Amino acid sequence: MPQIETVDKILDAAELLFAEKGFAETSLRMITSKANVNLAAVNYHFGSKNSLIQAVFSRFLGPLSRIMEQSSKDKNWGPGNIPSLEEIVKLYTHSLIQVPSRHDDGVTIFMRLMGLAYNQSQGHLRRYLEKEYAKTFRLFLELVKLSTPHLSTKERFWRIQFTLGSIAFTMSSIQPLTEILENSKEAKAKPEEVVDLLVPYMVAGLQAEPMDVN
Amino acid sequence: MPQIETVDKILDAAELLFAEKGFAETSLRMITSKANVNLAAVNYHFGSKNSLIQAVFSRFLGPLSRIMEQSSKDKNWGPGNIPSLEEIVKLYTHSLIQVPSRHDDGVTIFMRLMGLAYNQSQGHLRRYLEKEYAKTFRLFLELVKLSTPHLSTKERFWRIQFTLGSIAFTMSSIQPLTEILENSKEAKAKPEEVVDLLVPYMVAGLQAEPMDVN
DNA sequence: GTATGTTTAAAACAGACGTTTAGAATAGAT
DNA sequence: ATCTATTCTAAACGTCTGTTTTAAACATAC
Repeated sequence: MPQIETVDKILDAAELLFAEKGFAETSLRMITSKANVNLAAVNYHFGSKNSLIQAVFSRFLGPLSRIMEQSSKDKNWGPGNIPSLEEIVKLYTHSLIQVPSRHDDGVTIFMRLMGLAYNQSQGHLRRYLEKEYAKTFRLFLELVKLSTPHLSTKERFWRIQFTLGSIAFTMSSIQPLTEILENSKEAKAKPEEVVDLLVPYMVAGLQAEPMDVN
Repeated sequence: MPQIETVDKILDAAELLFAEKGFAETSLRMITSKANVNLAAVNYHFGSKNSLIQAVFSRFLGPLSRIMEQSSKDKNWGPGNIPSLEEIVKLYTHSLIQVPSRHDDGVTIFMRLMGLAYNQSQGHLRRYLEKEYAKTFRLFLELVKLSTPHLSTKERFWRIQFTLGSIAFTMSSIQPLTEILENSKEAKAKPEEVVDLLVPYMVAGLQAEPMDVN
């Protein structure tokens, strides 16, 4: 058995446990026992728990950012060929689905992880993600900018955050939230269905007219 | 010095630290040393760390739910007096601001805590909040239903989830996001400002026309 | 077959955690 | 002033944490 299997077994187990419990709440012993490898293997292969966390993200984000950049290059969008918001959103959601995953519900797990990455105070992770994938994120910002010229920079930036929040939050809490509400039977939906429901919501929110508040 | 001061000192310190670091990442020793009380005081007054977490929420949610229910009662909304979505949203945001807080930035801290409550896997906390404040949440659902009759139950259900996601996610990551934004000062915004930016986004998303997707 | 470098294994490490205990200090009531 | 109940303190508890160490097992090359 080559060593690569151990590495991937650890990553698989860590991915699931992190998504389920969070980073601080998941111990290396949980991971290694779920992965059926020795405890010391994590520190041997990854160096530290923090590095393992980063590796979990890289395994998904690497392919994802490549797919996103490639497929947006294919579209040849630009100032002379302005895409609609809907086209942009669909490009990215389709990219997400294209990333090969080792789990049945890979996209959901990954979205949950991204949500956690934002608000579990893992400073090292945030620094790492920003350094590695700033380029991909900027590209998305540029595209949205093209198709929402009526928004100020500030307004546009925060609406994108709101949108990311909708996605991350929804994907990460489909199960607990369906339990809370009474009409859960009528409202039940598969993840793909939820994504479809998300599109009009996101598009409308992103291109709404700014409002005077008081 | 009466004992009640110790209880509040603990709650004050815990509130700040939980909001800053998360629940699992904040130890009782951090809390008691910040509050200048003995370590054992937490277990003496609250029983356990989990109970302390719940107490932090109750101190804010108790008054908030009373204010919300009262002020929506004052409006006399109902089938014969249907509010607009904007009115509903503003009622709730204004209720938030009315809650007295012991910190300068009480609302921000509380929103951050609510965001954490959703996506840190604190099962006990979710169960507690659901049990205590389900009534207030149901009231909000009913109001939204009144003002969005064109949506199917499913569509409305999920859009409310998206909206909650926007809020929870955004509020719980304002600080990390502003850190990322250090270089782009154009997009920087104070928490109150972010809330104002949220309103049109939420309203537009909630009342968007359903879309045929493919 | 022996040597070399890599991977696994079991055990131990020091430190931090939440919680408990026993006793001292304090308060209010009689 | 004494009793009683409440609150505080210091120390210790056992458990779990991430990490390191030691040696054994393994593969590959000469």
